[in-house]
Amino acid sequence: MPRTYIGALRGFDDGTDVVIYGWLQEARIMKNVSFLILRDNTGIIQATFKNDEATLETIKRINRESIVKVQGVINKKSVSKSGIEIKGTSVSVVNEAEAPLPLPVIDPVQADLETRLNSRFIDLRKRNVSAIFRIESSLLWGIREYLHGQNFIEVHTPKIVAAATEGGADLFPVRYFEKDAYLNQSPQLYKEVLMSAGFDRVFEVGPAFRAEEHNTTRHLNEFTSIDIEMSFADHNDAMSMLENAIKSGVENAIRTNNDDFEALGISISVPETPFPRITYEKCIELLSSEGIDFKFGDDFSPDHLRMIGSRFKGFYFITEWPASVRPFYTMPKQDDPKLTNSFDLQYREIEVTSGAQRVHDPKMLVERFREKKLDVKSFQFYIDAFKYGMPPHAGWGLGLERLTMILLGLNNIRETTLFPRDRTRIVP
RNA sequence: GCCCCGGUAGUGUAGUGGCCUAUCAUACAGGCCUGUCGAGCCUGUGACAUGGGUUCAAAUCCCGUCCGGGGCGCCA
Repeated sequence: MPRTYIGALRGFDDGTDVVIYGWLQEARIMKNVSFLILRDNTGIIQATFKNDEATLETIKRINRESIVKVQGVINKKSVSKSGIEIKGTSVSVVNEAEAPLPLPVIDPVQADLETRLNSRFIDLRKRNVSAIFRIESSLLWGIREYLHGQNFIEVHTPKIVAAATEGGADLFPVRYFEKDAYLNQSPQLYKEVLMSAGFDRVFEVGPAFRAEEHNTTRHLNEFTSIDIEMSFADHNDAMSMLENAIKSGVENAIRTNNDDFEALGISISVPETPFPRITYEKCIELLSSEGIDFKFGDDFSPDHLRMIGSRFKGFYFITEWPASVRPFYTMPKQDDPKLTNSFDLQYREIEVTSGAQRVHDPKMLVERFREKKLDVKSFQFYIDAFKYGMPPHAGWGLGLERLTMILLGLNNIRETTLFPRDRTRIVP
């Protein structure tokens, strides 16, 4: 007999014979009858057994979280709370679990995040933990769908590279045979080169590596970056692409992940577009109206951003950042080159996306390299792409884990990462 | 990189110098219970991160080490 998913049982008639496989979440053994609570990826079901001697012996020996096979008959007139159960005819252990568990799956005690991450495979068995990753998947799917609809193609650029993207951030060195190489911190240079190649619109979903020794609840040393680059476009085009992509992601999650939001005990709504925009200089005014002295050319601290963010319901763009705090490839503002055609997408104090119109004139690019005191030679492959017909272009990079974190109201980015890499953690 | 904080059974905790052969919950083991559903009841097993020091006396105070949490900087 083929396996039936637990979530599909309601679709069958009362009295149907079925075989189900699952993790034994709990066994409640009474004098005359036993209840086995089984869980698979699709749901939870109770199987009941009359306590004949052989069955009782089997059931007593099964540890929690063992994989078991139950054969039985669907009972839709059950007095159980769910109204449906399996009247078991046979039960067997497919693969035994050791006891006690390193981490409780259903106990009321809440394990620390560190303990949970050390036994992540068990942690993820919890409905409210796996829900995060189902929603994350749906968010990404909705974003992909939108970008495909806008004629973007999905690309994959190298993660082992010879040179830094922006010169600033710390890179993880790797040995590449007889050469020194690094793990890429961003696909920035490659996606721009693809604009010169004529692809017009590309996006990439992939890992980005930062060797920064940060120690916060919103940083990872390896995270998933959703990057786009589009030709014959400016920062405004990129911003509207971003808000619509996020909207599409949220819509998709709301449409398909009802049970997961329920498991998390939250509900979210589709953000209204367009997202509000505030310039960097307006932010300074805002801060100074609150008595905060802020120097033009500095970056905002989390406290500043909390203050600015309190003026907005959810997402908001901060635009026209000074050139001093943006990377070399950022296009200066035409009538005021101290500023740039750049933006960050913020959600309260959290930066979710960073983007801009890019410099496309090779002479201006080289000039910007000099200003930032970067070695032109190590970026030669990149600069070459600008010499032979580079269209004007713009793009952004969106942190998937951060997006999921802020949408779900979670307080630690490790919650939205299956196996997070942080300052000290590389296992599991 | 800088600053603050913490490590007690499988898990989560109580404990601030003697009342600690260390509290409670849950897990685990055994038993009881005619349908449970956060099952209930009884019994039992199980821990002071590590090395040194102070003291008549250390889970508790001091120092080192290891491990972890948080904030800042930087960024997605």
